[in-house]
Amino acid sequence: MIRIYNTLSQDKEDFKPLEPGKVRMYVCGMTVYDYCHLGHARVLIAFDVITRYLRHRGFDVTYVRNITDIDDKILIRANENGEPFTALTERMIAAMHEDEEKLGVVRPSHEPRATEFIQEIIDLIQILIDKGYAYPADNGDVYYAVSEFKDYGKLSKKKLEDLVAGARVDIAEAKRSPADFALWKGAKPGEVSWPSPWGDGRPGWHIECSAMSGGSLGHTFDIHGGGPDLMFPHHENEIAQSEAAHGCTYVNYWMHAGAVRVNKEKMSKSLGNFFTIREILEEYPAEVVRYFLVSSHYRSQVDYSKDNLEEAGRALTKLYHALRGVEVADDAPETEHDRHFHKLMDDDFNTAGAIMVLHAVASDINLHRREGRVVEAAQSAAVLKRLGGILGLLQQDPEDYFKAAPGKDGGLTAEAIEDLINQRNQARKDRNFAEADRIRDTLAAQGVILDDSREGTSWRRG
RNA sequence: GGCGCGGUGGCAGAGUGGUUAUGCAGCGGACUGCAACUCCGUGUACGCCGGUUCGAUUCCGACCCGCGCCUCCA
Repeated sequence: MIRIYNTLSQDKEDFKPLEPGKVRMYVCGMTVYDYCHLGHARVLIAFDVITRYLRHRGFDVTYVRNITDIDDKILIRANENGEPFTALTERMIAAMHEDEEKLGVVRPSHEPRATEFIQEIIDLIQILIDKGYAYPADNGDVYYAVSEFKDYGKLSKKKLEDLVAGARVDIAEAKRSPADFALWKGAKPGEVSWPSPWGDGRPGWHIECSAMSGGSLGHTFDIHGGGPDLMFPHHENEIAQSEAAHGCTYVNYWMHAGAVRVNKEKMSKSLGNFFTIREILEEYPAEVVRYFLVSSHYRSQVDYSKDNLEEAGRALTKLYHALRGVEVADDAPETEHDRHFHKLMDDDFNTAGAIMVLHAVASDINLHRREGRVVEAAQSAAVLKRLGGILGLLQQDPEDYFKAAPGKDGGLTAEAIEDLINQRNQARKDRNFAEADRIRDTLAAQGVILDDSREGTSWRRG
């Protein structure tokens, strides 16, 4: 039985999908006005691992992750760039797909875009107005009347009184209550807009997710995920919209990833410590970034720092070392390691524990090799690749991993390195160790580390 | 101020009512021409104070500290 921590109950619960063997999952995706940053990577990878594991456990997973391709930030940025907003969003969507691919994130089953769901959004708003949960204001906006929804605050554990008391006075006084939020935003002159019963305008942020999730997965579905800062108000508002409109439970399991910090500080643009995925990938291999993120639990806060990334790199290198030069069996029977791995992952996707198992399997491989047990080594290698694959790790050819470390390329080509290694091995054969060591030092200065073994000398960048 | 989360060994990071997390770093040994890799061994731990218990890092309460959300944000 898989157990999942549910933000709604603030507790781990047995996972029982609506339909046995099937999982319907929705995750809030990107607003595509800029490149994806590390926080996005965290959510992307967390739910990628969750999807992979559920599929590994035999579930048929429908994974929907939306794209917000119309909102204020997009319009502002497009305006600054002097380009149509669609040119901006298309470019950022393409960049996002590139980033995901590098990080080994499997594409979702569907990626609905807000602009493709305008009619559904309008229909949903109309239902909310008809049922008395929403009202058109005289400024062309339509607002959700939060006080009409009795369960408001059940996800984020906030009380409406506190929210209203603590709210800033909104300049848009068209709202009946400061806690009300926009479902539809009336267009200003010259702005991109769609026609609606309330005049030309565009959807508010929260309504698009209710429309896209309901439209893709049904009015009730199993898992809804997203970043930690989406819990309030975004997810709270989604619940208010969907449950008021459809009269049924919106989502059974709410999952939220932990925050990413940078050098123990909140990651923010004002602090200048905001990293995009592509910036990070210039310095670290994508798989190292992935290992770093997967090596702590998805709900815990992680701290991005040079030291932490380098440590992740060393740990991953250790695993690839076990795989290097070893034959991998086509298949291997289920082992104690598989069972341990499942036990940990069944318990709210404990990837940190699961990585411990990977290291245990790597130790087995190393031991088998040392003792000359070729068949056992190949079997263990198959287990390591199998379990690593569930986490999206260790699927590269080890040689590729070792020989291509971004940011650490000393400028030497593989050919040049191998040439020097041949010279060194000749010197060793001649017992000219001074010369051999000089060559090794030269390579080390270029970031190339040599590993001698019975089979010969291999190298890596590190 | 309101709501929520967390404090584990030098660092990162799991877990458990009484028995080794794991990784990195350190130390000793094996291997090696010497290293690296690998293997064997090894030390430092559960914020503070009470309570429950035969026994708590692990359950309960208070306290201290850190963090997140409450405004666009993954």
